[in-house]
Amino acid sequence: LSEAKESPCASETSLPTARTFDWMKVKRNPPKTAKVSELGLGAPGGLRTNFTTRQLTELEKEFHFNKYLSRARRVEIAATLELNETQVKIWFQNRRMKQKKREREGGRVPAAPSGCP
Amino acid sequence: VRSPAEAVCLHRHKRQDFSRQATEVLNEYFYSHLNYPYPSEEAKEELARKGGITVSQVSNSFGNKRIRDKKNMGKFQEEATIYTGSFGPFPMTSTSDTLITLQTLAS
DNA sequence: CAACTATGATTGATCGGCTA
DNA sequence: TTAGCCGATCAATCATAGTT
Repeated sequence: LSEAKESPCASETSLPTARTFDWMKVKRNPPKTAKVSELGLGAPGGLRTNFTTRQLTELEKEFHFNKYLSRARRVEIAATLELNETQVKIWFQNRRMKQKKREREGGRVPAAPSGCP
Repeated sequence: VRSPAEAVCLHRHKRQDFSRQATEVLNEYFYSHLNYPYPSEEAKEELARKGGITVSQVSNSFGNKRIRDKKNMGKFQEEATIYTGSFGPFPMTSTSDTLITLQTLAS
């Protein structure tokens, strides 16, 4: 679905200097954040959305209530926070991964989560 | 959003450079697998142990390095082949751990 | 001391594989 | 066949430590 087709050499050129491997050619498709009919408006396709503090706070709150969202709940939250259902879905997806990661190797003694005045 | 006091609240992290040994281990693996710098989970765990860092840090390091190296399209990066100790084209079968015994060369 | 650079971490979003 | 999830990764950015 992407990948700059095999142009010249497959993996390595040959010289030990300035070789180009396949992993260096990897290119990601730009984010299609623009939902249906963003007809010339705010939603500039190809940009990493910056969530507001309000949105993050609400999403976080919901996450502590439910790790997984039902279709209905997702629609509800997306509407409330003015986000696509996909963005909400992906946020939860990433949030669950983040949680898992912390549970796994987060058992360290980071520091005293001192309050922030 | 440049406010150290407040920023620490949201994006807290007192970035600390890795130990010389951690950097040594990470660079050695990266440059000796330049043709495919994607360590397996097991390899990451070993790198983490040898470097005295977490697996996540190993992942972050490789992720950042791959992207940043790509950006500089092997400017002088590959020149760091000095970490591999070997030269010329190498196979590097990711399976056979070529993890050298970290020699703390206290220069 | 300011300006610039190197680097660790964070995160919205993508890719490919798997499963209900 | 398809949508959601997982796991890994990308890519852009933040904030800081180290240089110049």
